[in-house]
Amino acid sequence: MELASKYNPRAVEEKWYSYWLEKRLFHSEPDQREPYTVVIPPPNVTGVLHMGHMLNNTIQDVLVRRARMQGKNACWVPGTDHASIATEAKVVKMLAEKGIDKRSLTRDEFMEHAWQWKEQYGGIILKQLRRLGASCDWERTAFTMDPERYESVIRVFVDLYNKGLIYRGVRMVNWDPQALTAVSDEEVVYKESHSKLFYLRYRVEGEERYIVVATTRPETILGDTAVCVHPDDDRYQWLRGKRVVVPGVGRSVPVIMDEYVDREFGTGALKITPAHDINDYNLGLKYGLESIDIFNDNGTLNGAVGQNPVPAEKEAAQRYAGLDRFACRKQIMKDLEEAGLVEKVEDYTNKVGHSERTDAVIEPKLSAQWFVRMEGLAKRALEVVENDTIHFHPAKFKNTYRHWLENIKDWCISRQLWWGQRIPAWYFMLDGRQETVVAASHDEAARLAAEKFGYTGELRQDEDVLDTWFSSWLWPISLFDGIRHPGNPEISYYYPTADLITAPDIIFFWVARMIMAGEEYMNEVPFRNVYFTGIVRDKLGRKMSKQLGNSPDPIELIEKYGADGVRMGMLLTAPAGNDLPFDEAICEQGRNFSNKLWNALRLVTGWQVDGEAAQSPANATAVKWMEQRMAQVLEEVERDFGQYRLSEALMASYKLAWDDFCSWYLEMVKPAHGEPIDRATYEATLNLFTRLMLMLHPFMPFVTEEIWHTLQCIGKSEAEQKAIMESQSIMTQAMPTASAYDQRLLEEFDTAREVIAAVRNLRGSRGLSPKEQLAVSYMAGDERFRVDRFEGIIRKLGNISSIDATNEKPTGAISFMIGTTECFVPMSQNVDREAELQKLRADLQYAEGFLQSVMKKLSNEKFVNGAPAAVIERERNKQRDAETKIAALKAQIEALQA
RNA sequence: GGGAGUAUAGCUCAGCUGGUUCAGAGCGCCUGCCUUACAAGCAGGAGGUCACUGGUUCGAACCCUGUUACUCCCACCA
Repeated sequence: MELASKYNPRAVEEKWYSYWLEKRLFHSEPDQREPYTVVIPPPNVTGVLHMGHMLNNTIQDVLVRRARMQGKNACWVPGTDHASIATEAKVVKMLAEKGIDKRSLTRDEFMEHAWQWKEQYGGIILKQLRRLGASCDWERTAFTMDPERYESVIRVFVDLYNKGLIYRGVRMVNWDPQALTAVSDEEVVYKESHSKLFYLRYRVEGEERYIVVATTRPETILGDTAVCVHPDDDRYQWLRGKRVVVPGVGRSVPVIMDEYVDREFGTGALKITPAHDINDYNLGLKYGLESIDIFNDNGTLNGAVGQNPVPAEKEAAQRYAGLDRFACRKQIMKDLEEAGLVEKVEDYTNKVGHSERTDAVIEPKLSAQWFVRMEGLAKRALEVVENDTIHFHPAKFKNTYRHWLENIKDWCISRQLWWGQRIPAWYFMLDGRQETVVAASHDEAARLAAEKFGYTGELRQDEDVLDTWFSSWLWPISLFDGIRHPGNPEISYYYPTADLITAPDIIFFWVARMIMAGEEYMNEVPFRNVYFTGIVRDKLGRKMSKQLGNSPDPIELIEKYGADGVRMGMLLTAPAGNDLPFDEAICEQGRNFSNKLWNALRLVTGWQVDGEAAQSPANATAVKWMEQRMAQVLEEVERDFGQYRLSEALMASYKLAWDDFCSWYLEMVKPAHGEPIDRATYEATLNLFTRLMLMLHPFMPFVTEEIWHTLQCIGKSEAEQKAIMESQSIMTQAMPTASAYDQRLLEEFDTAREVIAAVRNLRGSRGLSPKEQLAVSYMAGDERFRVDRFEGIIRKLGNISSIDATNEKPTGAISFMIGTTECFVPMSQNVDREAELQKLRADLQYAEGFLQSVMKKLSNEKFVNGAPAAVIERERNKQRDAETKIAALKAQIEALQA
């Protein structure tokens, strides 16, 4: 079989992914084995794969594939999130493009469009994940709004309501005027913005004096119902008990005094708009101020002026009715300036809250919403992280987590949308009062109303849906139907899951709340470990975003470098919790590595085998050494995985494959051109290569499967090959495990390697051809210089005719030091004496300096008395070695000078 | 305003309990090589006052003070 000299990922990847699917190798059912469960952080159903997903899912796949090969029953459950705000916004936009206004549709009609949209575009992202090689159990693909999950969410709502953990209340909430819904505190993103600070003049009623108030939002003066100053502020004592007139509006409002005011800010006077600022709202409550809501839900002005309007005021407010809040701001400032009521305008930088999903500027708004009481839930969720029942990687996120949970506020879970789980609360009027019943279905609600209130009339269901996170917090439970059927075989087997891989920005949204739900509904944590990935940035350190256009298309990357190449690129730059500056060039390294492995395969498959030939001692040593080296790296890799240091595990495996196996081992055993290889070495090589593929498989699933299969087929009959192709996969092989290794052999190899490198270096610096054979001798007598076992290998790789011990230095030879042993290469041509002397003198100077620093330590009485014996012994060894080396160098210099 | 983190080679990062893994790795760079697996390659090489400062110690990249610079999170300063 002839193999191309370049590895072609495309054909291979497609072939093996279908093969895995067809053999159902990703599928899991509960059995006797130890479970290893991972639930995917469900991407937005209408989302498209971006680099963050690539990183996140590569890591999950590495862990899942490794666990599977370790004999665990690995189950990676995929799915998507209905993402209510984002998806509804997309559907509304799509409808608008078709000329359909959402408001012209009934709820049912809208939902039909939304489901259609979901069917059409939903799950693209899951298809894309297959290109990456993700070994998810696709048969378990779930959706946060499919019937099982929907019902689970409703049940949990009813249950928490009955436990008194859910309540409805009128609160100041974060209003998204674009999505027309309330959002939770966590969904508000504060962005620095350059705005203006406007200084407005409020006339004191009945006087011609003015008080100046600074504000960033002049349009809200329409809702002003007081002005507030600090009670101890000397500048404003004269205002006590007075009233002032809101500029432009003409409304008379009281001056109140409260310590809340920061005297240093602006003029030390604050205007109070209870309907549109959370602090003002609190002050309004405290002083019984009127609250005037001046905005419509979509952020336009409503023309309201509060109670007892005077005609002039009414007119003033009506002038702005229907204007957008920002247009209104401009207009009001223009009007006030014309009226001479603006003192000054300053540039000002502040943080403005934006909606996470729509990016609209958030408007604080008073409205009736549903909340979850967090106090008790938070306490338990904090405990399990504090006592390390759940481990965070890296651990620093414990601090962030603790801080949030210790300062937690109730969770606003109602959203004024249609796309989502509709809140199962029903209202009805009884004796002029609104009553509420909460139940999983209309029938149940009717029964409750009759039972509790004796009411049998019409019920009206709450129009709102639940926050998306109110369904995703159940994900690890609801995926196994543990809410509807507690204790079922699936939930009992797969829960708790093993590892959660997610980005740190959803630690509050999702991680913390899953822990709460786990504690509340399973009485058990939802996962043992949380691995926080970094955020993928571009190579300039900027976040990837559509606007900047700095986000590469993952699928294009895969086409260019192969899935294995891209996976490796992601992993190499991604230590846990560190942001990774992504540079496409790093995928090239991954692609090159695939190619390197591929070419090693080409080499090995090209070998002729001589079944009769005996294994040379050199080959025997080579095999022995590679075995030891592999055992050593396996130990390292296991340690790295234990600490979730995936980059390091990959790098160690990479070096084992490239440096140790390809550059050293294969070169050691490679037969001369046209010569066959002995069977023992050949089989050992195939075996080592196979194990290497197993080690690399979790990182690079495709190329390793391809190579593994080829290796399996070598020397087999056609029928056997067919059987292998049809029934086997690297995926289900056992991962090699660490074992004891011969440290001494590894050290001897290091010496051999140094000798070979020194000879190669010598050739390079003296312009000697690699083809010219050289003889090497070395000073006998140093215990640590052992080259017997590697002699044949040294000769082969260094193109050396002989390597012998000697008791006196040969004349006319160049020498070099390996440790403290002097080695010689006799030169046929004349040696450049000056150049050699210069080199030797430089070495001597360095050695003497080194000795001096060692002596300084050893002559320090405090050191000799204070340091542990082992450390002192080490220093004495250094001293001896340095002295030997200096003596040798001096002798060499002398010999040259003679 | 509060809290957390980071600073080591041109870049990205290791460096665990202070001492032979002590100044490392990968990439990049430089110099030779198309040597019959691979130029997506081979061989060799150069690169660092461990941010700065003071201290503890026989001994500091590592522990402590302070300074500087970045990053992230939280918070109602209009």
